[in-house]
Amino acid sequence: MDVRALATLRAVRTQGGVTAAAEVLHLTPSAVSQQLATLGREAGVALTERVGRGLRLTSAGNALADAAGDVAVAIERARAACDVFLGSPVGVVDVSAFQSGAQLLLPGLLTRVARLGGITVRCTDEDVAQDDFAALTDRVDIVVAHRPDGGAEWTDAGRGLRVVPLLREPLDVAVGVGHPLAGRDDVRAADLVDQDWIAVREGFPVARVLAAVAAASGSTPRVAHRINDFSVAEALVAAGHGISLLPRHTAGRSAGVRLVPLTGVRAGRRVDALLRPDRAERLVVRTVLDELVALAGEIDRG
Amino acid sequence: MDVRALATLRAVRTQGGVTAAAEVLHLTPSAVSQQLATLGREAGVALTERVGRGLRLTSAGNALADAAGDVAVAIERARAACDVFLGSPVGVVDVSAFQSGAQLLLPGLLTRVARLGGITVRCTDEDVAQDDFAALTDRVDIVVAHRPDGGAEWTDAGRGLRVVPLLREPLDVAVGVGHPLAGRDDVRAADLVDQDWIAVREGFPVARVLAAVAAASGSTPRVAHRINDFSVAEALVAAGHGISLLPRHTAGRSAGVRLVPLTGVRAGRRVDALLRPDRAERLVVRTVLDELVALAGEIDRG
DNA sequence: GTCGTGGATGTAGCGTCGCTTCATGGACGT
DNA sequence: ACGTCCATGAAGCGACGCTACATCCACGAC
Repeated sequence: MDVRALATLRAVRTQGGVTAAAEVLHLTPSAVSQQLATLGREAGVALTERVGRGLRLTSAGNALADAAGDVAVAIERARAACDVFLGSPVGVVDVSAFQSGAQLLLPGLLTRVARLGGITVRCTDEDVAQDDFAALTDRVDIVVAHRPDGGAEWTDAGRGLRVVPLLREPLDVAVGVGHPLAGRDDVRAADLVDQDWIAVREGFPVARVLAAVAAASGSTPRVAHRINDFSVAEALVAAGHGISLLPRHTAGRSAGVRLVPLTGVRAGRRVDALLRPDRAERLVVRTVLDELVALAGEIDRG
Repeated sequence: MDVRALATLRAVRTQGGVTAAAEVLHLTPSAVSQQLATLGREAGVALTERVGRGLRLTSAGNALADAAGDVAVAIERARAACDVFLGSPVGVVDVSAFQSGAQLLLPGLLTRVARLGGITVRCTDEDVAQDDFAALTDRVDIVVAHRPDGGAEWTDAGRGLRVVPLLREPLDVAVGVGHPLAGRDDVRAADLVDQDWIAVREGFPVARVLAAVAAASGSTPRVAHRINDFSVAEALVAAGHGISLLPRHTAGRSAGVRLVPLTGVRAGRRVDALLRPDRAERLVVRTVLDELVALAGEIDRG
């Protein structure tokens, strides 16, 4: 029962295939395949079964992968047990965030962590669909993700995902300064029919919020553009090419845009930190996470 | 954080040294030493410190060894997770027992387990002092041990020892058929002053029971011989060389001996099964243990 | 139908890592 | 002071797991 092989099995499940697993493990598909073979030989039962040109875990494979999660946690706990004797935690933590979250949180996080000394934070910005956030936890330690407030939870492919709430951000209606609604203190769903919308791509986190807002006024939104990057969307709004739903703390920095609060409908997004349970045991990771939570709390309050 | 190195660290703690650990792990002391060195390098802190010509774990080493126990458990759980898909458990289980316990339990255990099919039980008889029973759990899967009833618990050197009670056996006074007490239905402590005793060696499980019995009559026992093997002791009793305290179910088989119950003092021994927690996760081990418990229950009742 | 692609799996070969063997150096007891 | 016990270092060897390459199968395109 090699621990590395157990980790490989988990990766095959979460990534959905040998090649993808090999990717996150920095191995060749052949190595992954060989590890699965030897593991299955040891176990005495088939752990995987072919389906089409890919494969999936058998029930035995799933059971073993579940147990493998606990093994990984136990090992990281062991490492952490040493680290407490090592003074303040030291090391490198990989953080991934979607663009607007990165813009909102990463600068502050880096300065906060820099004050502690000895911890290196490596940032990546990732733009993925709602269902793909969890898979990122195989690549980095902390994933900053967002989802519609009140919407679906995170899809966790048997990973025991740790979800740490960071903040809730209202979604305001962004209009150009020349727009008829620009002077309003607030707007209702009914005020928003017959507008050109700048929305995000289908399947991406706040896509469904717009549909919900429109549904409140009994209409379907007219989508002129699909732009995932909020700052690009904001530029389009400023230029008068449509209106958009933008997060309050992140958007509204450019002069040509007004953010008008939306009343009568609950529109917002939740920003969460996602971690794989074994990674969550690492002391450096916990430290960085604590800073992230504290920072988000400050933003959330004021 | 190699799992084998973690297991080695645990063995060094429980066995109290590099050489002894190497023994139970079937390695050379050099290999153990090298594993500790690399583990300490990874951990970044010293895990061991020299004391005299041996060594002991530092506090960091102890913390890591504790965590290593959980790692071992998690891994065995993973193995067990596969075994449930494998039909009835198969494999080999090593059992160790002290002589009289072995005589009482092992024959029945072997026939019971043989009925299940596919499980090989390897038996060993071990005669060790009270404090050394726990250390045997590094060598075999199940240790059948005994201790004075009401006496000290098992000394567990940070091993998280699993203790499974098997049975309680009263200690009777064994006398030769020609002895004045042979006709009695029971005896009291006061009847036993000024007798030649056949006791067990100092530090061995039921040694203190005799002292307790004597104390009840306000005297100190006169020990003529120190014999650890109860059947040898019984032969001496039969030949009239003294009297002894012998377990009721185990002794009294030879014609020249009478077992007379002792009243007014609570004299007995408890027989327990001792397991290392990781070993206790193995499905075969659990199966054999269940049979052992059932068998002991039968003996205890009738 | 054929062809091309994507993905999993075998085989050969090589590097690396951990073991054993042997030698060294302290610490304790006689 | 010597011998013994125990942990540790250096050299060498074997084994294991990886990469690279080839093969095979399933699916989709034309």
